[in-house]
Amino acid sequence: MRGVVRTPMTSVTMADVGERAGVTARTVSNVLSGSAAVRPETRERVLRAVEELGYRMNTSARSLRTGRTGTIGLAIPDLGIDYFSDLASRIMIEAERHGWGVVIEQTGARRETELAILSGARRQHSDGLIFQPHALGPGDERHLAGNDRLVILGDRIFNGPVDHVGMANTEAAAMATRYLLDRGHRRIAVIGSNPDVSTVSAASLRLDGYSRELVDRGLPIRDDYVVVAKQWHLRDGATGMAQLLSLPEPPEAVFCFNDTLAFGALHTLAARGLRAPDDIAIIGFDNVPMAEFSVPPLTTIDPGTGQIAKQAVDLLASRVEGRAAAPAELMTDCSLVVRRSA
Amino acid sequence: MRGVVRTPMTSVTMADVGERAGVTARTVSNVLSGSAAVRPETRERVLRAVEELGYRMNTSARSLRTGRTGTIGLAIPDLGIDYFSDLASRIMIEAERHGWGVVIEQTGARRETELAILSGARRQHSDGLIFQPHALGPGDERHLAGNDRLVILGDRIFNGPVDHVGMANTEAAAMATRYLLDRGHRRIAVIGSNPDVSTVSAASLRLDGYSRELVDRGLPIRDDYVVVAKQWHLRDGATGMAQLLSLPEPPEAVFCFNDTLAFGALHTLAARGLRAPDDIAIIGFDNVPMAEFSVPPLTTIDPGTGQIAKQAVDLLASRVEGRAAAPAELMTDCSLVVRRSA
DNA sequence: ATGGCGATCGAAATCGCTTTCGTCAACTGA
DNA sequence: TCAGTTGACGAAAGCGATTTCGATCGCCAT
Repeated sequence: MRGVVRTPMTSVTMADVGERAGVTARTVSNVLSGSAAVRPETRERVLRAVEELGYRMNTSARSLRTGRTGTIGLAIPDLGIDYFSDLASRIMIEAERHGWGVVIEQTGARRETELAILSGARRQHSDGLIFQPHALGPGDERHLAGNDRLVILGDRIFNGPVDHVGMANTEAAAMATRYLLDRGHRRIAVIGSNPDVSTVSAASLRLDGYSRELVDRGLPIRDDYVVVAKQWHLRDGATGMAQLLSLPEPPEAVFCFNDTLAFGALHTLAARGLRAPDDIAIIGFDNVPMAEFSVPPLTTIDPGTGQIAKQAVDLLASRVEGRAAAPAELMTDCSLVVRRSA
Repeated sequence: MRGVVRTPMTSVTMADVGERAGVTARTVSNVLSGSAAVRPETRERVLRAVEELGYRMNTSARSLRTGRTGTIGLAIPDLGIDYFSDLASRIMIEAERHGWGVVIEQTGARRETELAILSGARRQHSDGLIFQPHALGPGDERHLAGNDRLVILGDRIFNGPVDHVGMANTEAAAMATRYLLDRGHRRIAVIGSNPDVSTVSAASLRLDGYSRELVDRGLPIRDDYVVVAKQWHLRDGATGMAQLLSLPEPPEAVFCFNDTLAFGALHTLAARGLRAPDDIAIIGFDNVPMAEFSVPPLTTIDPGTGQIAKQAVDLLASRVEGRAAAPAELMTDCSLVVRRSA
């Protein structure tokens, strides 16, 4: 009963399987998809033929016929940022529950690439797209043309009718700032500002929340406390922190716009022999898995990443299946996770 | 069972475009793929029609016809492990140079899932597969049947004729251990052993390198210094370190089988008020981006991740394009990266 | 016996694109 | 001027699966 290992040079088709089983491709299809009744005995013969011939269905043909590909696209800036790899991982797990595979595209946060994604020029062998833009902004609505079955993540850059799941950036940033203020800090800096992106981007919104809270307390917003970091990578956090430390009057606390920046900041602090929160308090944003294990463990904002992943995929699913009404605008709940760094 | 409403595929076809431009699909195809000469004037008309109709090519049809899908699969245990997200990111960049998209599958290091990957049961709309197995091992060769165009990463689990790019696990582990020994440490522990996996897995090979070096110096291999960690996640590193610290005679140095485990270990150390390398030295394996920025920065083994990504994709490309000879067996160079943790 | 009705399964028509084969006209060389 | 090339493009045959018609076979009630 040991099957001879044979690599089919020329692909074997459903008709081939059918021929060997003494039926037509129609029946093979029914057996494989379970879409219609087949006599148990026939089913058995077909499955045996499949086994013996090492048959594998040609998904291109199936997709052409059915109009469904079984995969969705996920376009994110950079897998190298903890938040995005975490998000991608969760989205892939959710997608699997819908029987979808996920093809990931890294945009590198480049406007060119993001436009290419929307234009479908890169790859559109998919049933839908989950897209976290970064360099696009209001005014780019026209590039949405032809993109139904699209869910936008993160920045609510478009006013157009698109499904969107986002987070309460401003509120959450205010929450983080308030926490710092409540702990008695007055000289509070931020790392992660980016003047290049739109006013509705996470960078701008989080800066808004920070500013609002400071103004509410009658505190000044010092230019030298708002450090620009366009990439939100580890190194940017490290250099940003170094920049703050070189100030004549360094801050008492730093709000990093994502955890990755915070880890970079923590690194620089430690390298200078300083400690968080004793010398300078650090708070992050994202609550990535590493946040629980950093040295010191990072106090941060949890944006509900799991919720985002689930909502995004479910939303896309209902859109694909046509049982979606008006474009949805979902917002996850953010919460503060207090650990040791602040 | 009629009355089932199918989603209207209001797709524009090449023929539609052709009609509007006054040519046939043949010419539209030529314009779009640039595979044959087309009069500039005609080309212009076609492109205009494409624009006006918002035409997007149906990639399923193209794939069915050409036999190429333009995507490759990447099966890895877990995107949540820094090494794999780093590797995936690099592979995606390499793949793009070949015009490939990448669909990622997380196996969760589960044998069931890994077998499903090889059987093609999950998804096989791809021109090839890059696969890092974890739970498979020698004896599973038969599951390779029908998988040409496959590149195995990491553990050399198969003896069968498959392309493989790996690293010098044993040598590198010996290198790490030797470094610790040369620094004067004698009581050296490891975190990351896994008795469940095959003897050619990274876990076993790295343990071999460690053991060999100890034996060479006439040192004993203590069972209580070999801590099992089947997942290689942050938490496993943390609990592993806690386990070592609770020993009557804790080690002076710990070799973690990957960086993620090392970060977990560093966390536990810090939480107990201990420091690396002063109290206990820590060395990792992988040299992930975070290693440079951890507290303290991690001394680790660089397995040449970029090289692995490039070699894997190039190898797959040559296999797909048929210009591949015998199965290749590639090995990247590992190197020690000395930072502060050891 | 006859007609009706499921349960099965065959024949053949797509799905949208690429590509071979051929046609027609314009262009070349002698 | 004419056969031979070459360039540009139409007609039509697939690629391999799904799926709409039917056709066939039992089996049961009329």
